[in-house]
Amino acid sequence: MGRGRAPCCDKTKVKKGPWSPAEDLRLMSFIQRHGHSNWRSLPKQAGLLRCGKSCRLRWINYLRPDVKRGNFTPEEEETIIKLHNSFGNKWSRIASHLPGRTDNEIKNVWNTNLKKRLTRKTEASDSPMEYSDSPSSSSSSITSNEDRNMEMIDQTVQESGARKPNEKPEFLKVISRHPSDEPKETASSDSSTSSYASYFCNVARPEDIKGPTTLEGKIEIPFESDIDFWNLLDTLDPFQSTNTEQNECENSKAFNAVEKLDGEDECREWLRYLENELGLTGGNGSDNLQNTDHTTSLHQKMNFEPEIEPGMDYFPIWSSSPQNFCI
DNA sequence: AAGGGAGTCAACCGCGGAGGT
DNA sequence: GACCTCCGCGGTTGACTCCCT
Repeated sequence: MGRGRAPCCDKTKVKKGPWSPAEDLRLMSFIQRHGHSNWRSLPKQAGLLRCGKSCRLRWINYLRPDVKRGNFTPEEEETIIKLHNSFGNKWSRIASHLPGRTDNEIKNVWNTNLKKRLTRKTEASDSPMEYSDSPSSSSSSITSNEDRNMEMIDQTVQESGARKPNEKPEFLKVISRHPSDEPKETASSDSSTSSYASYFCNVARPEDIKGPTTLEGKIEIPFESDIDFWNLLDTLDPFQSTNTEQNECENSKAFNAVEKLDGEDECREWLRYLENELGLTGGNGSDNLQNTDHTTSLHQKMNFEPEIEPGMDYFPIWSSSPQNFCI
């Protein structure tokens, strides 16, 4: 392979950085309808100005329906410690033992939390553990490490109970949390997208919900509205398989033209709808938008100073009602 | 109130492996 | 076997928030 690696995509024509809500919706909608047999061609087919790898990453780490959000439980942390002791930095392998958890998430938890915790433990101990970052050389060492693992786990449980979680806006805690999870310890810088994405993927999807869902009794999300939303998504198919490149180009032009005219107002409408769906407004969205912490945070978290860059984002466009939703 | 350091995490980058031609 | 494409993985980065001074 002496020619060097060809770039996976034209770096000058793809958008980088955080995903916008519209991009997420577009990706979710496309994958729901067409699957993801070819990541490389997916962005083009879906009308996304993203690298295929970026789409894949976003899907796997965030948008996938079965991805589990929220704090790692002590049991999960225990598992990670054990598996890391066995496999080393084989995050995907570790992730395969933790349903719903992604390798990226596990890697982050390890690097930012567990690793330091174990280091502290090691330093504080009179008889330092022989723990190392490298994988054990034989399977027998897994067994021999069991006791030490359990010791670490005890420490882990104790510390996790003692830690005071950083407060996250209440609504973000609710909608970003898997129902069985503990509250998220910290708010992510990009938790805007994580929140609503999890809302769609973990809460709102009809196949995931057997009836009205109550999360800690705080928000009751009507099943029907979610079905409506997903049915609505189902009706959206601006990317028919017969689409030609030219058609896609025309679609993009049309989207851009519309969003230039209406981007900000329509974004507000869309956000209001989202908040109504989440039960965060009492019918008059605008009042609550300014008076509650969580909705203020929602605006902040969603980067709600719409930055409409020509040819970049395709914000969802609401007309007078959600039924006129289009991307 | 302002500033800086620490912590967190989503996203990017580059590499290697698998599979096809 | 050489070359190519695509996917997946692991390391790293950068943006953001929180907390302390």
